[in-house]
Amino acid sequence: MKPLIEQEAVRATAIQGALFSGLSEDLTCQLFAIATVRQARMDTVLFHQGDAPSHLLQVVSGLVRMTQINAEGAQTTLRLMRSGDVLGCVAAIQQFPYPATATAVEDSVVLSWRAPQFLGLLKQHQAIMDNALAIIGTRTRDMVQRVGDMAGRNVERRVAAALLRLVDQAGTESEEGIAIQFPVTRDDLAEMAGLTYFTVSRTLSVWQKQGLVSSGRQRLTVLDRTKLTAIAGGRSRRE
Amino acid sequence: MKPLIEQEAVRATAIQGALFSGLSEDLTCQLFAIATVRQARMDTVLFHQGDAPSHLLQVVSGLVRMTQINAEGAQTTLRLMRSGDVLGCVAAIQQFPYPATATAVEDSVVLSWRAPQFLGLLKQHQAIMDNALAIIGTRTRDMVQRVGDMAGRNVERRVAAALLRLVDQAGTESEEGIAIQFPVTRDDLAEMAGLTYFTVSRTLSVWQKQGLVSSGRQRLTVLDRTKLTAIAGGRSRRE
DNA sequence: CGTCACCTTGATGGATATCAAAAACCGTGG
DNA sequence: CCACGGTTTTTGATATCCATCAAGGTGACG
Repeated sequence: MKPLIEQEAVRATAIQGALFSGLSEDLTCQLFAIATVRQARMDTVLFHQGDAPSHLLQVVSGLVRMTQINAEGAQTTLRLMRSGDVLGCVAAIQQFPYPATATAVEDSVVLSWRAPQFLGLLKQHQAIMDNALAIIGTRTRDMVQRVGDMAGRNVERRVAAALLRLVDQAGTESEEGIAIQFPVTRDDLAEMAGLTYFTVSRTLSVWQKQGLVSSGRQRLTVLDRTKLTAIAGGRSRRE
Repeated sequence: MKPLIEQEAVRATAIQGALFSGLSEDLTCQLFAIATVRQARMDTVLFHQGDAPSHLLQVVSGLVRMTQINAEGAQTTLRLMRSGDVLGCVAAIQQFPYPATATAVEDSVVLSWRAPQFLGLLKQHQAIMDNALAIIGTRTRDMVQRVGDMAGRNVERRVAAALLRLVDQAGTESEEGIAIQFPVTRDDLAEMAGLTYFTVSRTLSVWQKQGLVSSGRQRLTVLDRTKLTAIAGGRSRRE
């Protein structure tokens, strides 16, 4: 386990998240004051799909995966969340069960607010409300986009789109290309694209030969983002 | 074309929508005052995917379909919206291009707010903000749910789920069953389920023989909602 | 160096898209 | 009232694509 995180360091990172965006010094303090810091080792579940939304979380460091299991029992990875991202936002505000399960993909630190306390502050301060609205709005756009994309039947496109999403949500630029900072198995990608890992593996093999990606065991680097974007359908996923 | 709608009648219907929920008499008036009433004949496009979000709309009467075209050129019907539903909410508030196209499926009446004016009022009144947040939150939950469902590969489930959504969004209960109030082609359902209309047709044929639905040309009635729900995966789609 | 997890590749089958054509349905106009 | 044309729906034949099954390879780590 990592050493205990400094309160100050957490704060410095946390207030860069969208939830704190544009808040007054005073309000920032208030919001931070009612949060607790929680550490989650790799593979820890932060909350389960279907649970009552007792908390709202913000990732401070590390990486958290949101997965959903549907009626068929198929698991989908909805998205990955990293520093600054807010989890359980809709659920906490609307008091609906969490629609997905949040799991730490690597050792992570999160800020945690109890739903009632958070809601109290939310109702009192327009500025926080603004931020919440922005966060949820962005989430909605994301999901609408995905519903449209999922309708596509072309496999290459789906994989490319999933890979680009992955890169946006957890990638790090370097000279060679964009590397993904945590262990990605073929299975993970398959879940994101709604395919089997056999198909993903085959697709990646082809791309590797073409020099679009470089992949090894639990490791993945995008070498040619432009071409991948073209395969995914031309539009860039970046906002 | 229908005769001109009475202002009063529009108002009476409109204020039952989620956007007006719980507003004071005074605020209701203010909000209504800056809206304009617009009539849209069947097949009129209210706004196009990709357009700048100049307006926020609320359906007063009739029915509006939201469709999205993805990179592959495949069209998806995201949802149908009827009296009280708000369109273009996220787009207008966040000033992002409309993610989908809104088309009147039947002659409809909508309230229309210019985005800047609406935003002005939104920023001033917590109550409207609350409503907007609730509307967007609900929309998000819906979409998250759908992303999960789309991952399923079982066709019967997809069709059943699409049909139930349709029924929830545009169905009318009667003695026999739940009828869908406007012309539904197989193609429409196919778009909602992400399948071809051939497949949908075959599926419906089977169900018709089993007495689950009754369908004809552009007409569809659900006779046994329970069984359909079971096929869709057990969970009811109602909130 | 052996075990385990992950990855690759091949072979196969099944499900659904696609293509094709005919049937049912509806409104229209003779 | 009936014949006609267009649209929607059904049904069948075929092809394609991907999931599934199977087997072997590869790398990491004790």
